[in-house]
Amino acid sequence: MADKPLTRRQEQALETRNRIYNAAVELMERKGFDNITIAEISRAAGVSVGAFYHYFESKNDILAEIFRRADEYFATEVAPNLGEKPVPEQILEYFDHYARFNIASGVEMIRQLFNPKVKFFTRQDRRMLSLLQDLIRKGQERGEIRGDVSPEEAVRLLFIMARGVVFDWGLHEGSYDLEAMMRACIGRLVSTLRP
Amino acid sequence: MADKPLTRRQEQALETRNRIYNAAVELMERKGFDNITIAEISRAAGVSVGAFYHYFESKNDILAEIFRRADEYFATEVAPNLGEKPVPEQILEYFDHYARFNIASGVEMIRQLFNPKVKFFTRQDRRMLSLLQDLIRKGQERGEIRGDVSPEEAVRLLFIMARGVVFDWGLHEGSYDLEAMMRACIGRLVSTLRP
DNA sequence: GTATTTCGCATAACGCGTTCGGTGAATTGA
DNA sequence: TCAATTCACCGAACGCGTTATGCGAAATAC
Repeated sequence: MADKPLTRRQEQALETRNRIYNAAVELMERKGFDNITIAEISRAAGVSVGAFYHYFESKNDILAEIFRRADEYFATEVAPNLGEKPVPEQILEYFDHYARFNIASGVEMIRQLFNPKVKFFTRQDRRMLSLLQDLIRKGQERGEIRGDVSPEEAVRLLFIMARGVVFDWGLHEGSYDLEAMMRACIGRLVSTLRP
Repeated sequence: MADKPLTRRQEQALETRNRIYNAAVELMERKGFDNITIAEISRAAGVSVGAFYHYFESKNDILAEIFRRADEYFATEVAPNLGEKPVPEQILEYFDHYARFNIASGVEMIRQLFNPKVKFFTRQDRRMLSLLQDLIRKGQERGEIRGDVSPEEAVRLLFIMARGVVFDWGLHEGSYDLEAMMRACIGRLVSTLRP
């Protein structure tokens, strides 16, 4: 990924794109995703509707962008700081972060995400998945995780559960402690992965 | 619920409602929920768009209606036939039905459902939930299920997992065996509920 | 039997996400 | 340096879900 020098035009374009993104996020946090329009976002960013669609595929694509940026954070910040506790503990901690990230995003946003048309969940998780997968493999080598389930399967299982929890939390409009519920559910599942 | 005698007008109305519903379901199965319009449904049923909205709150309400009818079936057909196996087995069987019901509905439909704006999941499950709850209570009395988790909690946990599985299945466009996955996931969870 | 109310249904219009054809300025190539 | 091309951006139009308004016939009240 060589950073080619940007032409003036490209710089300008990038700035416009960011203006749109920022306007969208700000409006969204204030009024909720459903209650803002493309026209409104565009107006706030000082561009036309056409410009919005020049930079984003759809309204949902704003959500996707948020996720893309958040995934970056997850990979660079969370991953390196898991420490050297026993792997089952690390898995729990991993999902603590997952829960916190969802809380930070806000229920409003999470509710939008749980629409399978928005296929972040298969894409978005890529790096998170491989991170967790490595963790499990390590646990197996150390004898802290049973060897009779493949790391792929285990990851699959854990994420199915995690998304189930988040979805439920969204259903209940964020009215309970997501972290606690996540810990209880994942904890129970992890216990079946112990030797 | 006394069945009052219907006036001619009410009979006619009920028939119109059913015509709309049937037209919607048929079109849906042929072309998919997203690819049909209210106008199309109305035309097929031989009524106006206004008539559609007279009988259904929204396009999504058609999905809700399907669920309402299916729930009826679940309560009357599935529940009485669980037999007298050990409760952990019965729980597994219960979710076999759950999986099959989702398969029968079709991925297309399931994908629509996983939008928290459509809050069937908290309503729809009511009777299914209490059924399962009773099952678990019975299991506890018999000593087949641990007593250190309340029936409510257990049900909650099981459904979070089950919906997680179904959502995942929808994400992957129904490309794997839902029943098998359901069994694997629920089975693992149930194992933590055994004494 | 007549007046009043209900309600089944139609039609037009609106809002919003999305699409599409166009324009002019920046960039590229000769 | 000047023609050719790209592309950032515009704004009108379209499709579809949904709503607002109205009408006429059936039901009800007197």
